[in-house]
Amino acid sequence: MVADGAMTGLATDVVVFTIRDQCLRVLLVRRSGEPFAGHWALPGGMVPADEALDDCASRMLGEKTGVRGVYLEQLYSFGEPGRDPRGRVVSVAYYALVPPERLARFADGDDQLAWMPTEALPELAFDHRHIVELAHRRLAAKLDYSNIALQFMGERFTLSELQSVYETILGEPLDKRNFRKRVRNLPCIEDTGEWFRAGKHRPARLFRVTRSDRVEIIK
Amino acid sequence: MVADGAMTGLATDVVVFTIRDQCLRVLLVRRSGEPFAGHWALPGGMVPADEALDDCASRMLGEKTGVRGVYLEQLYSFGEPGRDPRGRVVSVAYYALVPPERLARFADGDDQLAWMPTEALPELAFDHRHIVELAHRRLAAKLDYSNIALQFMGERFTLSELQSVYETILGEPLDKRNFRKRVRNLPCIEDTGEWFRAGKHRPARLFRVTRSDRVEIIK
DNA sequence: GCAAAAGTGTTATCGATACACCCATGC
DNA sequence: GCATGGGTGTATCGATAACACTTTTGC
Repeated sequence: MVADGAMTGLATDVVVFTIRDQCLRVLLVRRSGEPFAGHWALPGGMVPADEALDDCASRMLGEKTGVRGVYLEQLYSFGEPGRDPRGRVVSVAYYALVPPERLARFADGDDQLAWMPTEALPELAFDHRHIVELAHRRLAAKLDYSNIALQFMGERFTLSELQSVYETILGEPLDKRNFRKRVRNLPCIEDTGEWFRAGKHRPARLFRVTRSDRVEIIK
Repeated sequence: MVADGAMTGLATDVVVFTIRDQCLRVLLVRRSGEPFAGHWALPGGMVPADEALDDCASRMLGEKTGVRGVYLEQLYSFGEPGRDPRGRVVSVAYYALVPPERLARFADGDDQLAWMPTEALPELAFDHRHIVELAHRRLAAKLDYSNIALQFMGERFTLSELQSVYETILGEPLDKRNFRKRVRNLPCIEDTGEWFRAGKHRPARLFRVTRSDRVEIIK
């Protein structure tokens, strides 16, 4: 192992985003132990010495949501001495995007887990509120120059649904025609030829994401 | 302190950029001890338990260059088990930008330190080459949507010097008239009214950065 | 007077924005 | 037939990109 007094606790915390009811929501876990017992916190935990950071974040996401293979990106590392009252713990924060359909019957009925709207978060443990805010800003910024929003979409989706995702994250309405113009000639989106009927109005075209679900820089 | 086996070494490494001879250069340190003894590496080291990550990076920058108060930004954290043969060490990488005039008579004559062009790096210790490449990409990306390049400029500078900084980092020539149009109406740049005479040609106007040396998002 | 870098405007093109009405369906 | 959300096109504006010659100085 390594010399001198630079031994510290190493953790990852994951800001897991989804969208439900026109709300951008974050997965929170109620803490059972001290410190901050009873407070809501991000899912996370200590990183075992033989596990890569990405793998650890991915595993924690899987343990809490049952979901694997979704978009996951390192956000920032937080290491203020004093951010954890037990001693020096560096948290490598990640954020993840999960399409709501992949959360079907999971994480409900468990009162230790909650999907809370980013606009109405309770008091969070540690510096987790700050982490959530940073993640939200990063996500919103990426909407402008990448196709990252597709990570929230399921197998098939309508353009109105996609627009709603943008509006929810950005917190502002977008022009329908301009939005569709922009998005229809993206190479990563494809018309399935199928139609979605819902309610008493005209059916909507269904689209799908082509091939890779890679996040690409556009523009 | 913190429970269980998640104890690891915590380090910071800093990619210190400067520009000299139309080259983007990185500060490297020759390693004396194992592992990678004799190899070139980024300046860095273990983070004491009571020091913030930013402070540690800033201190390491200061120790090697004598420079303080320059632009410094967290880049990414690297934690592959196996990236350090001694055991698990997580490195929180930073990058810093130093105007060449602030390096006047420092870091020369010391054959354990070198400012190497990013285009001709020797073999580096650990995953440091990867870190340098990531930092370079981040820096180049930020040229497009921020005024970060001003961090390389001294007290007063000509527009040709500034353009040269852009061209050096991007690795491609820019149109002089378009460049000046863009940059002349930035609020953060100001004509000093002074002139710079060098060689047998027309003198150049000298500019300065106004007020804050904050990096701002532009466009 | 010549070499060397500083300085300067116009035009064309592209992308972004603003904006309002008809369409298909369920009830 | 009416309420609901789905779907479409054009005109304007501003930003970007391409492009070449004159000016000032030192020698």
